[in-house]
Amino acid sequence: MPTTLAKQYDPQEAQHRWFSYWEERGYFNADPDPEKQSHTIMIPLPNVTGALHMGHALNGTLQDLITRWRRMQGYEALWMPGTDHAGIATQAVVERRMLEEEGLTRHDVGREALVNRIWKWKDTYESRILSQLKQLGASCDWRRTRFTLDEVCSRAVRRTFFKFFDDGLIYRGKRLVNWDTYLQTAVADDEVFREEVDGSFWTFTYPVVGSEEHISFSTTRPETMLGDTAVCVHPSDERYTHLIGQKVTIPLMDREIPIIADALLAKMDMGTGAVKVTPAHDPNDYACGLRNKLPMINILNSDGTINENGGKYSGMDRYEARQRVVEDMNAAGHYHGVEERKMELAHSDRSKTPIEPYLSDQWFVKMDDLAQAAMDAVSDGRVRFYPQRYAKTYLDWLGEKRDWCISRQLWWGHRIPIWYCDTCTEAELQQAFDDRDDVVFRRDAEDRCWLICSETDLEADCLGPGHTLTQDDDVLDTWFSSALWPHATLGWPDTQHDPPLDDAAPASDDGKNHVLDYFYPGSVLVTSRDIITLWVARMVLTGLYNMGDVPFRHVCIHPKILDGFGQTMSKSKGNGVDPMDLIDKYGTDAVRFTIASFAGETQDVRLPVGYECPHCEAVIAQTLEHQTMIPAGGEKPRIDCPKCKKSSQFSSPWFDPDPGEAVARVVSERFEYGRNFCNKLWNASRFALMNLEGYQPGPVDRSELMLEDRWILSRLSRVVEDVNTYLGRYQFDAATRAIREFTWNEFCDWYLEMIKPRLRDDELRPVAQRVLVSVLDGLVRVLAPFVPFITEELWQRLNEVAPQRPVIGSEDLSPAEASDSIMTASWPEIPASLQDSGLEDRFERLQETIVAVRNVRAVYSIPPATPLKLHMRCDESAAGEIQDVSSQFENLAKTMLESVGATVERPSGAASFSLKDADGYIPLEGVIDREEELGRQQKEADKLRKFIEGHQKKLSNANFVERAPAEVVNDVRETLAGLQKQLESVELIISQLSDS
RNA sequence: GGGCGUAUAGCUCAGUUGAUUAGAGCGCACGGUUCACAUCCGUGAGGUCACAGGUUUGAGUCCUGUUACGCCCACCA
Repeated sequence: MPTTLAKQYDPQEAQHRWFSYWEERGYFNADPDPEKQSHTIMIPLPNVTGALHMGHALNGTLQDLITRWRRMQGYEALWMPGTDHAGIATQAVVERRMLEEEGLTRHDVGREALVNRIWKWKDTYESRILSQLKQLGASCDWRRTRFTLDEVCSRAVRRTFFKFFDDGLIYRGKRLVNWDTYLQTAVADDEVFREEVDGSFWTFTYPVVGSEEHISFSTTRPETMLGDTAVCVHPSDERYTHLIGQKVTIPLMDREIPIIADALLAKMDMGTGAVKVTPAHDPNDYACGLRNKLPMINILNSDGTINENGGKYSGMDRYEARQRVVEDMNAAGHYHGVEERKMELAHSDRSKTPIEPYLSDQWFVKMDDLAQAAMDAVSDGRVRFYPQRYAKTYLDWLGEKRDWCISRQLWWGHRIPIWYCDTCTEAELQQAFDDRDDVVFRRDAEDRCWLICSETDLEADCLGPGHTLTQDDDVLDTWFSSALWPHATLGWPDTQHDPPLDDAAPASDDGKNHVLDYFYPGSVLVTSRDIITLWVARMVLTGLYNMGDVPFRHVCIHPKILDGFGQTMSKSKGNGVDPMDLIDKYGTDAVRFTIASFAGETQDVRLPVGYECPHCEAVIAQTLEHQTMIPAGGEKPRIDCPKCKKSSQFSSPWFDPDPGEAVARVVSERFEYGRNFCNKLWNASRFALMNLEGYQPGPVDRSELMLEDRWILSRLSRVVEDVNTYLGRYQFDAATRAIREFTWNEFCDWYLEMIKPRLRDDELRPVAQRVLVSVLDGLVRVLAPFVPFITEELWQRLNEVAPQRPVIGSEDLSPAEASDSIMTASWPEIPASLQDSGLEDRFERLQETIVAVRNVRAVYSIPPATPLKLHMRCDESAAGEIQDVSSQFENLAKTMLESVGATVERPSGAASFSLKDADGYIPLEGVIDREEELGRQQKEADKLRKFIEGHQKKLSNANFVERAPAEVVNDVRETLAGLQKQLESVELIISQLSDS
C-alpha cells in the first residue's frame, strides 16, 4: 500500500519528534575520526542575559546549515555550543531585579551571595537559550556545551593570564574609566550610550596670581573645578601668551595652578579660548595632564559624592556640589553668566545614569606584538573574511594597537589571579614558591608591593604568619574569556586528556588531547560585523599566542536584521522580534528557509512585522509607536484591532504579557516565503508517494529515459553543483534561490506535470517511478541542511515505500538501500556528465511553446478544458523534436499538434505566436477577434523592432565591430538574425490578418 | 570628522570578471472547484537601475562628484 501523507505538513509535531530522535541516536555528536576530515564551527556564544533574538536565529540557522551540509559531505562536523557569562550585562540584570523586587543592592547582600544569585539566574537562562537553539534545529554536539565560567574555560583563562604575566605582557596602569556611580562599576565604551540632555554652560573667572587680571573659561561641570590642576590656552593665542607660565588661584580651594599652553587641548575659537584642566575627570584633560606632567586630583568617591579632596564640599553629591560651587563662585564675584544648551551626555547602558570619567587602577595587556601577529594572519590569508571588505575593519582596529584594558570592577566573572603582599621580602617569596611553576611574582611598577600571579588560588596565609595575601577584587573583561573560546572549549590547556563530555571525565586517557588536535583550528566563524574587533580579532590573537595557529580559516560575516524602518533591532529600542513567535506560527523549517534567503553579501535586511490579533487573526502593522509602548507601572499596554475592534496585549521586549491574556504575537509576511515552500515540497512529495504504488527497485538503462527525465537529471546535477558553489562562498541567499527555483519551477511545475500520464500507464510506470524516486531522493538530500525537519519526515516516508532507491550517480541508476535517517544520508554527488545544455535548450523551446499556447488561451478567454489545435512552422530538424514531445502539448495545454514542418501555412482565423525558431498557429474560427489579434501582433512587432534597432545600432558602430571581442560581435549578429526572422513571421501574420 | 556600506518594480531583495530583451518573492489585475497543493494553478501589468559628470566600441555594473539613508570608529571644555 502506498503511504499517503497528511494533506498538510504539521511542523510542530515533526520538529519535536525528529529532534529527539536525532539527539537520542547521537547524530549530532562529533568525535575525532582519522578516516574523516574535521569541520569545526564554534558558536558565537550567546549571553545568558535573556532570550534568543532574530540575530541569533539568523546566526544559528547559517551555522547549522553549513554544519549539516559538511556532515552530509562526509566531514566529521563539530558545531560547538555554549554560552557566555557576559559580565556586566548579567550582573546588571540580576542587580536590577534584586533592587526592584527586594529593594536590595549588591552591597547589602555581599559578593558571595550576589554571585550565587547570578549563578541561579544563569542556570535558568542558559537552559532557556539552549532549548531555543534546539527548537531552531541546531545540530550542535550538545555533550560538549561549555560556559565561559565553567571549570574547563576557567583553566584556560588562568593559564592565559599567567602566560601573559610571565611574558611581561600584562601591566597595571592608571586609566580614566567610564564610571557608573549607581552600579559603582567601570563600564566599557561600548556599554555607554549618549543622550541629549538640557545642560548649562557656565562662564567663570580665575584671578591671575600677583596681577589684577582674570582669566575666564566656560564649563558644563563646575564641580570639577575642585580637581583642576591647570588652566590651558593655545600657544599662539595672542590674548593669553603673556600669561603662559604664570599662575591662577582656584578661589574656592585657595589653590594655585599654572597657566599652560597646549595646542592639542585648547582651541582658540572655542569659548573664551582658555580651558580649565581636570586630568582626573576628563579624557582630554587626562591626555593633556600626561603630556604636561600635571598632578591628577581625584575628587569623587565611587558613589558619585565628593571625596576628601573636595574641601568643604566633600560628602556632597556631585550635583549638589555643582550647585554650591556656582553659588559660591557667584558670591565671590567670579561668575560671568550661564547659557542653557542641549548637550550630549554619556550614560551607562545598564543603569541609565550619567557616566563620570573616573581615574582608577586597571590591568592592561600590551598589544604591540600580539596585535601584529593577528594582523599578519589576515594579511597573509591564513584567515580570510567573507565578504573580504571586513578584513579592513579588523586590520584598522588592530593597527591602532591600543592596549587592552582587561579589568572590570564587577563581581561576576573570572577574578583576576593576582595576589598582593606589601610586607614580605623577595627571599620569602622565593622560598614559599620555589617548587611552583604556576606562580610568578614581581614588584609593581611603582614599587609599592609584590604582585603574585598564580594559576591556582592562593591562601591568604600561605606565606606564613606575619604576611597576608590579598587577591585583586576585580574580574576580567568578558571578552578575555570569550577570546579563548575556540581552543578553551576543546580542553586547552590540558593537552594530556580529551575534554569532558556532559561534564563527565573523558574516556580516553592516553596522554593526548585528541579532540583539541583534531578539531583545532576551526573551519569557519559565522558572526555579525559588530564584534569583528571585540571578539574576532581577540580570538585570532589568543589563538596564535596559545596555540601557535589561527582559530579558524574563514570568517563569514552575515547581514543584520533590521526592523521595518531600517533600524537595528535592540531591546532598548523596543523593536526586537522573538523568533519563537515566528517558529510557532510558520514552523522552524519555514523560518530557517526564509532566513537563509536573507543572507546575502551586501545588504542588511529589513523585516517589517505586524501583530496578529488573537481574536480575529487580522494583522496590525507595527508602527514606531508600538515600539515605545512601555508599561508605566501596573497596566500592560494594549493594541486595538481595527477589524474586530477588540484590544489585546502584545508580544514585546518590554514586558511579559499577563498570564491568561490572549496575546497578539509578532508575525511577518516574509516568512510565508518559507512556509509556502515547505507546503509545496510537502505536496509534491505527497503526489510522488501516492504514485509509487507497486514501485519495484531496478536499474534503468539510459535509453529508457524520456526527454523530461534526462532534463530533470541534468537540472538536478547543475543545481547541486550550484548549491555547493554558493555555500562554499557563504552566499546563502543564492543557494536558497537556486534550490527553490529547481523545486518549484522545474520539478513541480514541469517535471511532475509531464510524467503524470506515464504514471497512469502500466507499461511506462516502472521507469517513471524509478526516476521520480531518484530525483525526489536527491532533492530531499539537497534540501536537508536548509529544512531538516520536513526532509526527515519525507525521508522516513520514502523509506517505507521505497527503501531501495536508485543512486543518481551510478551509470544505470542502480538501486541501493537508503540510510535510516536523513542525518546519516550522504550529500548527493551527481556526475556532471548528466548535464546536457543542448537538451536543456530544446526543452526550453517546448516550455516556451506551451506558455505561448496558454497565453493565447488566456487572451481569448478560452476555458482550459476546451481542446485546441496547433500548427507549427519550423525547419525540419526542429520539426522532428517537436513531434517527439507532441504528447506533452496535449498533457500540459490541452492542445493537439495537427501539423509541423517548414511548409506549414497559417490557417485563416488563427491566433499566432512567434518563437526564436518556430511559429505557432491556433485556429480559432469564430472565437478570434481580428482587431484584437492584429493589435496583439502589432505590439509584438513593435517590441521586436525596438530590439532589432538596438542591435543594428551596435553593429553599425565600426568601433564596436573592431574592438569588441569577436565572440560578442558574433553573438549580436546571431541574435539580430533571429530577431529579424521572428519579425518577418510576425509581419507575415499581420499582412494575412489585414488581407483576410 | 575618519572608515565601510547601501540607493534597481508599490514592498522586500537578486543581478559574478562591463556585452542576453534588467530578474525573483510578496502585493496588484484577469481567469481557474481537472483526482499533490487555494499555503495552489495559469496569464499579465508594473522599472529613465537616486542625481550629475566621466572612462569605454559598450555602464545597473568601473571612476569622480552630489544627495539621502545605515553601520563602525573618533570627537564634542
